[in-house]
Amino acid sequence: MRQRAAPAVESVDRAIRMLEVLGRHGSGASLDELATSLSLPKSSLHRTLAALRERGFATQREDGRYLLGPELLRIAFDFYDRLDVRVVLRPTLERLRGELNETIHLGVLDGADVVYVDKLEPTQPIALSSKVGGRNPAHCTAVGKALLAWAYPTTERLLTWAQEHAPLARPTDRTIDRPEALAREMARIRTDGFAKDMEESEAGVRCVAAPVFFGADGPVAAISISAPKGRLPATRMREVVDSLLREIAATPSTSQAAG
Amino acid sequence: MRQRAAPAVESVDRAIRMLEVLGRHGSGASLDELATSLSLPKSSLHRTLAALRERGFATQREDGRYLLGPELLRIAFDFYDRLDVRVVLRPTLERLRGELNETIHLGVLDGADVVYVDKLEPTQPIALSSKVGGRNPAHCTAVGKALLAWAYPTTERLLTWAQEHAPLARPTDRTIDRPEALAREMARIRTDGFAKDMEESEAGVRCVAAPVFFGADGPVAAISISAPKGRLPATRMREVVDSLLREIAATPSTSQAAG
DNA sequence: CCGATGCGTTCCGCGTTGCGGAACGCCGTT
DNA sequence: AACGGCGTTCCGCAACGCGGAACGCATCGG
Repeated sequence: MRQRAAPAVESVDRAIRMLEVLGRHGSGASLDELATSLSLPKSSLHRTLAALRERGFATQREDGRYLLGPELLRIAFDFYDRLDVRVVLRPTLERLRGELNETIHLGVLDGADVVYVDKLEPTQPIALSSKVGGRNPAHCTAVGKALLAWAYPTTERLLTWAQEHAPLARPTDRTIDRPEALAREMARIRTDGFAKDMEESEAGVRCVAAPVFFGADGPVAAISISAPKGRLPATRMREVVDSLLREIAATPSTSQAAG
Repeated sequence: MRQRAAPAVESVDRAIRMLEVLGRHGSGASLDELATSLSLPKSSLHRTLAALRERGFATQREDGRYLLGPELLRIAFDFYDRLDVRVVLRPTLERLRGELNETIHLGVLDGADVVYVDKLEPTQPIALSSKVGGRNPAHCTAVGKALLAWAYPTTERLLTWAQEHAPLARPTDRTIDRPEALAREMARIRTDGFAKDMEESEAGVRCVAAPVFFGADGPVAAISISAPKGRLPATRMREVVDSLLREIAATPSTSQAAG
């Protein structure tokens, strides 16, 4: 972490740094531990911790150790539930369409399916039948695979998912429907950071997709770019993936969660 | 919410109130909305929001609206993962044993089972075979039922759980193993706020249990009190439940999550 | 075309409020 | 009885946060 300019409000900045340290201690941190790890005098810590305690952002065990408070968790879980990905990611989708002029989808996972929650069409004519609110089997679309890869981040968990939703549909002869092959594909996707769909869902259509995180472990949504095969040869595909990953990284608040 | 004394650190207190409001707006809040709902001048809000943004506790969409930031979510989810319920609840368990002098268990849910993560024995001699690390089917123990009732808070979801783990074991002839009866029992438990085990797991043994929350939707653990039937007649059972609920309520950070 | 409106943002002087060194009180230990 | 380690309290200094007012930039409507 690089040197930081003077914070806008020093006391708030300190409070946040305290919360970060408290979050790393599942069984509480002592005042002294906080003092050394933050290089702050105990009296200052004590005062700020009192403010955090008043609002339930910190609690204190009877032996004195401080813990992160339930109110912070409540706010975070609550917000995560009502987070409107569509509203938050709209600008990113629009930038992508401006850059690439292709069809952009935003999807979330629902059981064995992807549900499309937003869609932007390119200016050039294109026939893609998908609709906002529409569904597709997750394992044969780029959006779905991008979501599955991180929602079920181990081979074992993915195989369980596949088993629960067997048999997997096979809309084209390029669809990856064998669980073991799918698991290998997922591992590759996690390594690369994005998913491809090489006519696995619809003949003649290729897509690339990448997940969007929001501080939590699992992805909240994935963004894809779809185009007829002819407009997405290997070279352009690489450029499109670069744009996609760059735009997601540039979107505030989509940082990948720590392992 | 009653009138609050002067906060220990005003700027920190304000920052937290801002986070609380931001958490309620899944698609962002404008500066003006924050200003009116917090009765603060825009310039003050702006300054504090800048501090929050610097640490990722808030973000701003390109149209100006402010959102809760990913860093707050990250810290909360992270802490939730590593929260050591055993350490946090030890003092509560000890107070309960001091008050009641009976066997106290702390358990968490793992699939169809409860796993005991802590246990305190009374001074009076008693033969209870349970061990820390040991397991029991969830549906026939008080700890398990207290956890199930809130982990699967609707009849529908409970029936799904029951179906996945069918057939349910029936260690005594008082065990509730019919899914529909179990679902009714869960509804009753949610209404009462605690669970009973009337020799449903072991003949001659009664228990009462209540869940412990920590800001999240689901319970993180449940605490139970077990005793031979003869020491837990209806009248004492009521007193014991009162002690249990009172001690849990008195434990910092175990507030029930908002629906 | 230009004034009105509604945003977020910046400025700046006042004085309140947060700051931290030092001292305190309460344990267990030696 | 003296010690060390802990959270807590005190208090004087001045830094820092405060908020009213002004700004810049859109969009809208006459």
